[in-house]
Amino acid sequence: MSDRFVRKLRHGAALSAEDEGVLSRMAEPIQRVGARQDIMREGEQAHSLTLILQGWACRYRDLPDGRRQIIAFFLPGDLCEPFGILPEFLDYSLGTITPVEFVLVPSSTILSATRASSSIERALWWDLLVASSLLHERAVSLGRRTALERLGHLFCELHARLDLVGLADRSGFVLPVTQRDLADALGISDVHLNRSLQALRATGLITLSDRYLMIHDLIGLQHAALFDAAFLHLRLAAKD
Amino acid sequence: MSDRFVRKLRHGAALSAEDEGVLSRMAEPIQRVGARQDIMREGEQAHSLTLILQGWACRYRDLPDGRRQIIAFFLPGDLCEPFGILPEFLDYSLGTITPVEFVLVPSSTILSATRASSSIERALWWDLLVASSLLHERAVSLGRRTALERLGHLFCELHARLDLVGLADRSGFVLPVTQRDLADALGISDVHLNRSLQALRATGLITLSDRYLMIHDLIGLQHAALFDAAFLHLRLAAKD
DNA sequence: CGGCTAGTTGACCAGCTTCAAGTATTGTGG
DNA sequence: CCACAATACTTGAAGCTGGTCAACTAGCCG
Repeated sequence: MSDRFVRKLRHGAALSAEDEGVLSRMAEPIQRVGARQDIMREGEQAHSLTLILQGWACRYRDLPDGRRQIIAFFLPGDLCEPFGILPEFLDYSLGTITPVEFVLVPSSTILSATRASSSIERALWWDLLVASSLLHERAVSLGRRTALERLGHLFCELHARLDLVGLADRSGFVLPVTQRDLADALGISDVHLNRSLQALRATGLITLSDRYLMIHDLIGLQHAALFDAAFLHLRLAAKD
Repeated sequence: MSDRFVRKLRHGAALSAEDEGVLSRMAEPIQRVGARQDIMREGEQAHSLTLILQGWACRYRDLPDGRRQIIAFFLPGDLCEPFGILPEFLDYSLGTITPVEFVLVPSSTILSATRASSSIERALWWDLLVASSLLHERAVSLGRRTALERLGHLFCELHARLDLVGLADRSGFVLPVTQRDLADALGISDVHLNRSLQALRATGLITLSDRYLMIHDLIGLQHAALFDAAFLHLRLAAKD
């Protein structure tokens, strides 16, 4: 199962073999870029949607004095913009964390797919709904959760999202981001992130080493982080 | 010009008289609800989209221990959900701040409008793009801006959005929210919000009294708040 | 008039930031 | 394959931003 995008969209609507073929054919030509590169930069015009096939990326904003906020992490199978429209000028940058394989999908390709199949249309809307719920959750975290809760919540969120595309199992997942990335996503300093991470490790709920996050007690972690997976809007029982 | 919704959408696409007629006819039957009421509550199923015609509302989340985060303010002319899909279960509540006039628009009504006119479709996608950019901005504010910057930035944002629907002028706008609402939107305590507000007043950039925010120096305020209106994605010169 | 909500102020304290230094770990060119 | 540089992580100490608690004032509505 190499196509994470199709795999994810199955959670949003029942796709026919034909639908899946259409979606898979979007995934070319594959482009590759190294770690810590920008795919698109704030202020540029976007001509296509970016679909991540492999590796991790993020949407981020830099402030003039060096502060940085990571607005969203993008995982394999993620579409980085809403599928129905492209902004004239980007108001954020899209950068890679690991080496990334991606594909630039023209709006017209996506739109004709939605017109050809209402299942594809529903699946894409579901995907957009989840992306927007993710932003709501991030606002709640940044606004009202403590550093420790934010961290636990992010781990739960990433676990749930990676699970959707078969990149996580019960015991954990590969977490290729630096502590500075986590700090910039959670709106805290890297020093404090380090200490929060140690506090979370001290609870015994997780272990993080060699870029692998081991979750010893998923339910316990979700509870400690006030995590509720409802925002994933998983209605259908999807099979692998 | 009573229809704020149409007025706003003109900024997203050139609408024909017929398009505007279709959009206006969505705005019935009008429902009314008092201040400080919930239109929809977290966990409920939504059957229609909510379109605000008059008054202020907000999307918010309550945490189990009483903390509250306001995720977005909704102004006259705002559609409170993405137009293409309704979640099976809401992951947030929709509450009013002032008395509100709104209308519940069935998805099918919106979808048939988008199919009837590609201008309407483009305008709605533009609206969705702006809503999502607003969420990005909120994440940046909550994560990386100081209390004072957040406050100034929110004032600039509200000014720009109200201006789109003719509810603001150069000198200011009616701001019917309490200090507690502002605090819950900006992720700070109400006490600290009060002090930040006083600090902002002390700069001479604004005055806030009797629910009216007077902006004495819009450019100065935007500068102090690191505000850039790019996220409104105003491509077309729209006329009133 | 009385009770509620909104706003204001003071005092104290906690969470988090900043600065600084030191230790691992990773990557790179000779 | 080593030496060195750069990046990532860790720790300590000091200080600031913003939180909490509490009291008081002002306005509003029944």
